[in-house]
Amino acid sequence: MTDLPRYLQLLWGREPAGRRGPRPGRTIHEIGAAAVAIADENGLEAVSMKSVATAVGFTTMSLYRYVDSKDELYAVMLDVAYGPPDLRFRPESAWRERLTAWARRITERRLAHPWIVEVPLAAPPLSPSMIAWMECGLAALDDTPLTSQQRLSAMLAIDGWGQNHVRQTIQMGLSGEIDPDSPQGAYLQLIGQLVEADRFPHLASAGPEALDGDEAAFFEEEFAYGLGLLLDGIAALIARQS
Amino acid sequence: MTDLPRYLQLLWGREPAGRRGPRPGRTIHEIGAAAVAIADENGLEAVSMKSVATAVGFTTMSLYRYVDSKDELYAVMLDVAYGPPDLRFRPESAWRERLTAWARRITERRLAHPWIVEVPLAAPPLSPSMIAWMECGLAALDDTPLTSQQRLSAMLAIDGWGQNHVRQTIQMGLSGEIDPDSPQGAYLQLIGQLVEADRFPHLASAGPEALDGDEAAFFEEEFAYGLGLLLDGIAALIARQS
DNA sequence: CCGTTACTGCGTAGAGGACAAGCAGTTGAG
DNA sequence: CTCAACTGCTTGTCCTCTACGCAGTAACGG
Repeated sequence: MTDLPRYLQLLWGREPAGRRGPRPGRTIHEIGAAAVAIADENGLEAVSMKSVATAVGFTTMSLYRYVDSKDELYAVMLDVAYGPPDLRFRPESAWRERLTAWARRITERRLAHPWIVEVPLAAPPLSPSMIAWMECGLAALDDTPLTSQQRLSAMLAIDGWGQNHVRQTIQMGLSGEIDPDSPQGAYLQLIGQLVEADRFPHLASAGPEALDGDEAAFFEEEFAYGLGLLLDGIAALIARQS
Repeated sequence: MTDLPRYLQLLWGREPAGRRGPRPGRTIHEIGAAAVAIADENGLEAVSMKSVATAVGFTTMSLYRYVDSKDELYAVMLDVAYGPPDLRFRPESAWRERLTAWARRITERRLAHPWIVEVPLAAPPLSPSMIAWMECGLAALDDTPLTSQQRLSAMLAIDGWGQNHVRQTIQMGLSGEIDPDSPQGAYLQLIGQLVEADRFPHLASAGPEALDGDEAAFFEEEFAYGLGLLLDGIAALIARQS
């Protein structure tokens, strides 16, 4: 019986009944929200113990009453930033429609807080919201003949791919936000400079083509395409299995 | 015409012909190799400017002659750790076989240096090895009727999923390496503690089942399963397109 | 052949980060 | 009431990345 780290007890509301000392001045959710606000405004690297503490009206060290390390603070931030899934599946809906809705919803959350995809994590988060999202994703596959483990893997595959898609798009400067310092397409320009057509024929032909369309639409197109790949794969598996 | 950052010039061997001062005492590859060795032995967090510098016989600040920031050092580390792809496709091989081989090979590299998947990167790396791996992955799709952009997306989807699979497996302590500090399955034990069957029925049934089999085989099974999903998706797309 | 010049690696030093440890005040339990 | 637990605060340590100025070296231009 491993006992839970403090921040998880707090997040799940599992506090022992008899409390002795003074009431805590803040909740972890307030702390998490403050950290999220800082990250939203000034980026993840602006989140330090000090900055978060002063934001909630604490000194640096007081934060450690709620969170044992910065990694745990990150976990709390993720829980607050994702929030609980607001998603109800109509009972007559099929798995493909459900899973699509789920993937889009969780991707919206990531795009709303782009730093999410660059949070360094030592372990998959066990916070309430994250667990709820997982549960929700599994529920989307309810009407399939897949085993529990197959459903889990399928969901994790979609989730992992989606997270990576958001990250890559942001990294290449193609996410909605325009950064005046690095002009859009600068990255692809660099590629063009390095990738001589004779040594890397495939990349050379794919590079410019990728930039052809509208950049705002780029994310959406690629998202739909990649998700389609995954879903078709799941469909093939289901067809083989039933 | 954006000009390249120094570390990229060095990695690609693009130095101006006429060099004035004394020859550099080390190459970036030596520096990268030293950093990789440190990360392999003591983890990524042990890689600091100081530790790498002393490893190659420099003082801390001398490293900045080769690399302008730590992020660039990370990029060099990735280039060295992945290395160039040692992969030749037989001309008669089909795309599915090729892509499978490619995915396995690049995953091997990641498992050989598990810290790879937790390197924080601001942009997709443009180093020679990385570019070569991309090119190689695209070449695997040579005999398909897909457009260049579709091939690129398909490859990135597989790559992104694979990277995430490695990361998640390591995070849950299920990668080959046994860490005596955190007993295997501790993570899943925690899940079991939090996920009450009534609130999260799907997760509750998937959790224990996932741990049933041999842990060493877990990675391989899941890898094959997820890769199969992606490949089936690509196959479906090809079938629809031809 | 000799200055000039670009380039090398080194030493100092500073700002900011995550925490460890000990302290005074507050609240509930016995 | 008394005690013990719990609060948030203060102080201080160690480590990180990196800006800046330095002395020596090797090639280039004359």
